[in-house]
Amino acid sequence: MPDTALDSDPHAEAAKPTECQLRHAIELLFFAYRDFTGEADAILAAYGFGRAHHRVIYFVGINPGITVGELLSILKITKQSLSRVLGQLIDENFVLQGTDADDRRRRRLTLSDQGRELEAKLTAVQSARIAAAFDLAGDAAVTGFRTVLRGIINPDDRHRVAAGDGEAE
Amino acid sequence: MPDTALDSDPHAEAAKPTECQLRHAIELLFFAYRDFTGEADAILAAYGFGRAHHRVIYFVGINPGITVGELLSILKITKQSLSRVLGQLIDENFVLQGTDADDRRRRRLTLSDQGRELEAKLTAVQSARIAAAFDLAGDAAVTGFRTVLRGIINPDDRHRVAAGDGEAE
DNA sequence: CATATATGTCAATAACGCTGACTTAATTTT
DNA sequence: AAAATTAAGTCAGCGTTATTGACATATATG
Repeated sequence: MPDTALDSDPHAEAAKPTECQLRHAIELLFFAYRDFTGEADAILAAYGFGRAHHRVIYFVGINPGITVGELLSILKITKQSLSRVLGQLIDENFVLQGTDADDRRRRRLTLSDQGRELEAKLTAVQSARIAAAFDLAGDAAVTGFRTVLRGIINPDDRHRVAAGDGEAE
Repeated sequence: MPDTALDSDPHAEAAKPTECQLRHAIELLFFAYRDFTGEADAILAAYGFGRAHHRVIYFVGINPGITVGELLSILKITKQSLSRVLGQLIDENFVLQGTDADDRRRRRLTLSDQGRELEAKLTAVQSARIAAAFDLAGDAAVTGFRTVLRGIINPDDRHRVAAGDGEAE
């Protein structure tokens, strides 16, 4: 039973993509990521923040109590790079620092009310864009979108995003 | 006939995504884009170039004879930002400058042999990553991936990437 | 000739990442 | 208890990518 372009079996092996199709995917990623981050960048600019602040706010938001070290391993940047950004967010009261009860070397990071508010605003614009694209594309397309993006991520980091349909965690 | 999660009709309307599913998509985009650009960034660093040089090389490569103004409208950066990067690429003989025959104000940009070689190397690593993800995901998923990413792009810029299956142009 | 367009340039500024060297505090190992 | 390791923070300097604003040059168009 040979595969065809109309075969919708999600476990089918893909036909070998042409160079043109691969270039198309490269361009889709470039333009989609640029526009995906564009609106949030504009909101951040009003606060004097940039994309790096957003990433910290986002990952502290979904991982309340995360330590500095864990944040570094998610973001894959240096301690010194994070320091500037995180320091500003703490100084301006978007992120709160606590101390771990068991290991007092560890700082536990959480969002302040102000931080949660900004996080919600940023996630709202990005979610709205994605929700619109999902609605236009349909459920089957959404599943494919997730499967391919997950396959692009380094295997070592795939555990950072839920498998399957995004319901887990 | 109500939609279900198993409905594979590509024209079906999507069920309203949950906040959790939308956050999952945000994270997929973040990690996938980071890893998608990571290998190319490492190659570029060996040449003393950065991601901005890559974008110029890529879009001059697929649009031989593109003008400076057209490049600016694709990249959506300022003339001054492009100038430094493009100037370096011209100085180091990766990009060639010609003059338009009809309008001698316009510079027609093309890749030199050296530029084509670097472009091929960069596109090769990115294509390999995408091809592997495509192969793992199957044809149906690939179609969904393209549809959703296209929907994320600002409507005004969707014309810059081919519709459908990536065969067009 | 006047104006608009395409490109290029100078100067200053900022966000974000890097390396290297070091400190402090707390925990773990020996 | 001393030594080593770990978590976090800091200081200094550097490079890339992007910004704004002002201005220059060549060419085309009305």
